[in-house]
Amino acid sequence: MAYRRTPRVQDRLDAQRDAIVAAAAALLAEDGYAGTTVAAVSARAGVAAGTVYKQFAGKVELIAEVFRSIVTHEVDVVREAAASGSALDRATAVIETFSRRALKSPRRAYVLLVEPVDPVIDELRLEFRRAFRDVITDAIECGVADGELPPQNASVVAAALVGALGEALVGPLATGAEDPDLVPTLIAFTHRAIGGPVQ
Amino acid sequence: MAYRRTPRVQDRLDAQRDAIVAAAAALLAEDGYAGTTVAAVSARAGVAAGTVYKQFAGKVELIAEVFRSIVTHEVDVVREAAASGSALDRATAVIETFSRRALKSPRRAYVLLVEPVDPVIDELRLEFRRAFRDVITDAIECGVADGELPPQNASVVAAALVGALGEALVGPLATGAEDPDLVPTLIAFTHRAIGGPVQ
DNA sequence: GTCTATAGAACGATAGAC
DNA sequence: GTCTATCGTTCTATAGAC
Repeated sequence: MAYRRTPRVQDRLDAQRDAIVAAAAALLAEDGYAGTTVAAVSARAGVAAGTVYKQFAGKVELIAEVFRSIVTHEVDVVREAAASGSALDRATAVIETFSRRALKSPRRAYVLLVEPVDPVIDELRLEFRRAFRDVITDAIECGVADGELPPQNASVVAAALVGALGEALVGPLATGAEDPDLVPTLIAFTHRAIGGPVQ
Repeated sequence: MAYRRTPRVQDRLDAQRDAIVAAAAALLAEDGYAGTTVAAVSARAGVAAGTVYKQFAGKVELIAEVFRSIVTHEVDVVREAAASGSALDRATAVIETFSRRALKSPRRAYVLLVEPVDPVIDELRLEFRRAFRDVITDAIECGVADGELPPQNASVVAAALVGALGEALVGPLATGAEDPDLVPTLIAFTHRAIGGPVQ
C-alpha cells in the first residue's frame, strides 16, 4: 500500500481495528475468554489472523482494549445514573444500574468481573473498581455533609460496596440463576450499610 | 535414592516438599509473586532449583499449593473465631479476625487477596471466597432463625460481606496506610448491613 | 516501480482426552 | 503417561495502493 499512510488508508486501518475489537467483544460476551480465540475473532471481523497482530501486540492486549472500551462505558453509565438526587437515591441508582446491566448480559459480566483470564486483566479490574468506588464515594460524602447519612469513612465504605456488589453478583452470574429477590436484597443491604433508613 | 521408596526416603521427600512450600510462603509474604522466583525459593529451602520441579509441575503449581495451605488455615481460624455467640458477635468475629490478621501481614494479604498472579490462582481465590461466604452464611441464617436479624437472603448477603471485606482492605494493604478507624468502620458497616443495631 | 499490509499456512507450546 | 488437537504467534509470498 502506501509509503506514507494517507488519511484514507488510516481510516480503513482504524475501521479494521474497531471491527476486531467489536468482534472480540461479541465473542467474549458469548463464549467467554476461552471461546475468544484469535482465529474466531479474525474470522468474525473479516480479516486474517495475522492482521490481528498488526493491530495488537498479542491476544491479551486485544482483550485488554476490549475491557477498557466496555468498562469505561459502564463506569460512565453508572456515574450518569448516580449524578443527582439524595445520597440514598444515588446509591440505589449505582446498585440498580450496575446489577441490572450485569444480569442482562450475565456471561459478559462474569468475564468482566472475575473470570480468570490473565494478570494484565486483573490489573485492569483493580483500576476499574477504583473508578466505581470514586463514584460511590462522592455520593456518600455528599450524604454525610448534608446530614442525610451518619458520619463514616466514605472511601472505605464505597470500596466495601463495590466489593459487595461484585461478589454478590458472581454466584448468580456464574450459575445463571434468576433470583427476582437479588437486586432488592442488594439495595436493602446498601441502604442499611451506609446508615440510611430501610423502607 | 531407592527403586522403591522406603518410608525413610518418603519422609525425607515429604520434608523437602514442606521446606519448599515454607520457603515459597515466606518469600511470597516478603516480596510478592514477582519476588518469589524459583531460584530464591530453592536457595531458601536449601535444595537445588531442579528439585523444585521434581516436587511441582511448575512455579504456578507450587504457588497454588502455598495458597491452599495458607488460606485453608485462615478459613479455619475465622470459622473457629465465629463459632459461637450471637449472630452479631459471630459476624464481628469474622470481620475482626480476618482484617486484623490481614493487616498484620499486609504484603501477604495483598498477594492472597488480589495481586495479579495467574488464572490458576484466580480460580483458587474464587473457591476460597466461597468458603468464607459459607462461614458467614451460617451465622446470618442462625441470626435470622432466632429473630435477632431481619429476614434476608443469607447467602447473597454473606457473599456481599466477603466482597466488601476484601475490597475495603485492598487499598490500605496496597498503600500500607495504617488507619486505626478501618476495622471499626468495617464492623459498623457489617452490623448495619445485616440489619443489626449499631453501637 | 516500490514497499507495505494482507492472507493463510506453518510452527511450537500446551492442555485435554484416552 | 502419551498422544493428539488446538491455540497463540510468526513467517512469507502476494496483492495492491501510492
